Amino acid sequence: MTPPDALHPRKTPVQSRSRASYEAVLTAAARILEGQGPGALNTNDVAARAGVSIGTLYQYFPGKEAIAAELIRRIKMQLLEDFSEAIVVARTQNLREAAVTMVSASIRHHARAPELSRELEKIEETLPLDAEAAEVGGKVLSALEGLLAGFGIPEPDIAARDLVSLSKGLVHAALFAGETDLGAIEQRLCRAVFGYLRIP
Amino acid sequence: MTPPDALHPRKTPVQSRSRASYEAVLTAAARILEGQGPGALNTNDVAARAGVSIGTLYQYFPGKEAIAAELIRRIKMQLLEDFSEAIVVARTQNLREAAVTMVSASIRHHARAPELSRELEKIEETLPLDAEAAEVGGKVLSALEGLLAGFGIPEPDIAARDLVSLSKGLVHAALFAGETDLGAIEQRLCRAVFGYLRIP
DNA sequence: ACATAATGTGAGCAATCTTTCAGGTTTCAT
DNA sequence: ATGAAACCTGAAAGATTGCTCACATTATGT
Repeated sequence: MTPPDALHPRKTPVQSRSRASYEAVLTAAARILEGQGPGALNTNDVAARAGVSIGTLYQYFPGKEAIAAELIRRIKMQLLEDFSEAIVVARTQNLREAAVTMVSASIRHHARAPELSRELEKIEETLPLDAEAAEVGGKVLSALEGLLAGFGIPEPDIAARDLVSLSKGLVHAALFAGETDLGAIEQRLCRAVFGYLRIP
Repeated sequence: MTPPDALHPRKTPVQSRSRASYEAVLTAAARILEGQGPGALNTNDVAARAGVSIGTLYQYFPGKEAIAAELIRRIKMQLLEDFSEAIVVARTQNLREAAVTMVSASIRHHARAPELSRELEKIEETLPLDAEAAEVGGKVLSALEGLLAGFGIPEPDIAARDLVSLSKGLVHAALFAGETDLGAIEQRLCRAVFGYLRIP
């Protein structure tokens, strides 16, 4: 049905001129997603906003899904980096401190590009990103699971999923409502996380 | 730009035959949303699945957005009813009991049609539903806010939003992961809510 | 300087989707 | 039974979007 490479760039730019076109396409797509959601994403618009001809776009991407998929790949990588770093720190701490470390990392990550990541999550459910992206997402979850297991938390896999989804829900809503004080959000989220983990 | 009635039914069916067509259109749209997301929603498909000609569809709805909007209106009404009922009960209880009551109601509501409500939420962000739907959503939040204020919770407006969004995140993820034991989800969610509200 | 590879262009065809409309059928009220 | 109103139909015009291709321009290495 859908050849698997429909979600991958056709070729990688080698000269700096084409690298610029390539990036322009990606950032144009990101802007459209932020501003109007996945329904408004079409190749003509992306090319126009990128200041690139439609032919150039298709030289590097087989379609709009591939553009979205590439954005997803990039943001997932960033997430993995952010979280891996935090987990290294958290391993040297007690449970309460570790929870704060992870919550803080989570909030900082969400605050980077809240609109965009939200729209990309919507798309992700629609796209068959099995191979790589699901693996990256899985890595984040299982790293967190390992951390929780080390603290003797029961059902660490479920706990990891609960904590991630709960945080995502709260933080997205807070940012969407216009809050800018990340510290305040962190404090409230910590209360919920402490409760979930039975930390007094 | 977008005339406000682009989100409203053109006319209400009066005979039973047309009421059936009308409902068939709505449920066909719901099935498509559940199965393939908002991107796959188009008037031809909806009419075909509803077993109705495209002309009939346009007799009652000015476009697909109006169909989605009507579905959103209906689910919001249901939410308001479910929550209002729960809040009446919660007002007679202590804070801990009240929290359980509300969590339980929230989970039952989400479990009704998790796929559909999730997709409708995606659409809602895109549509200018200001007038009514936003008001219904607001009613739910401010009712909860009143309940929390009665228990002396500080910043009850923010707490209401936090609790709703946090619950939504956790419950949706749990259901999406295939969990079916609502009691287990409730227990875990209660821990987080208790922590947030500082209930020991 | 020249050959070759990389990159860029946009008109335009095809596929999909939206929406209307002229004309038919069914139901209702009297 | 009959006229009016409600309802249904689907062809087809028009709009949007996806995507290719033949050709033009620019960079790279020797």
